[in-house]
Amino acid sequence: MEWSIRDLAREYDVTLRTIRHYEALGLLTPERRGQTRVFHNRDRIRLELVLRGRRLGFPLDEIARIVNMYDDRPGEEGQLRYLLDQIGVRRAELARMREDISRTEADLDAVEARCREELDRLR
Amino acid sequence: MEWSIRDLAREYDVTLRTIRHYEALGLLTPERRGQTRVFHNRDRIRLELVLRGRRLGFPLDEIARIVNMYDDRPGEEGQLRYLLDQIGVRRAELARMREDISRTEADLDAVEARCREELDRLR
DNA sequence: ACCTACGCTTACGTGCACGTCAACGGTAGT
DNA sequence: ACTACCGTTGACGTGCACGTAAGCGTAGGT
Repeated sequence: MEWSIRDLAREYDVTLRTIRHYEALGLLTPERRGQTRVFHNRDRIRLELVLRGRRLGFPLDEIARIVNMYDDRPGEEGQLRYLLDQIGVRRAELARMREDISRTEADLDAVEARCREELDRLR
Repeated sequence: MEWSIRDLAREYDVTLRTIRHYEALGLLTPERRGQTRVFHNRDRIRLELVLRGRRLGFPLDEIARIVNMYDDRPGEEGQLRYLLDQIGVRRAELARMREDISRTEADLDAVEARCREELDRLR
């Protein structure tokens, strides 16, 4: 259950540079066998999270914080409260995106309708 | 029914620079009274579309194409077909985002649950 | 022995979306 | 006349997310 940097790059359709960049930002923490990076399942899961965050337009440093939520065992009450707060913030952002998506889809519906109309008229 | 650049900036919480930038990219086409920009309802609608696209993480040049779909009277059949095709592409992207959002929400649920558990244990 | 494919680091370059001056002009109030 | 606030056009700067070499080492196939 080990993967080279190239394996991951191929599977998730990203460049080697991107993966190295993510490691530099602490998003991935591959094992080092000599100089060579060796990736485990943990890294694949993390990479998937990162790519999802990226598709949703989150900056990488925010993604880093989110991703680290999964790992961190905060322990302290203040941190836990902060974490719950952050979760709320993310939820709000996601909810807003959902609305934006719905509105945009509605707009696309309208454009498509006019488009088909016009296309019919051409016959 | 006219607005200054500052009016728009205030209402939509963007900078003047941003609005000028959007004009430079053809996203907004304010009237020019002398040198001064005068915005009409059309520009407000466009700005809302742009900001929505921005929140969804679309690059501005893509947004430009989408926004111009609403205005263009393509007429020609080839263009109409292309337009319908593009609409399909956007829809696919939006659908994917929806899935990403759902998955992310589910993840947040899990983190939140663990978080509350931990918080309870502290008492 | 040599090529091919893989891996590494260091470091400068790039595209996008603006930010941030600088330098200027018009208008309205005191 | 002076100040304050609105507007304008360059044009260089910035932060992010990588792209793109340069230069190097290693391991396997012919």
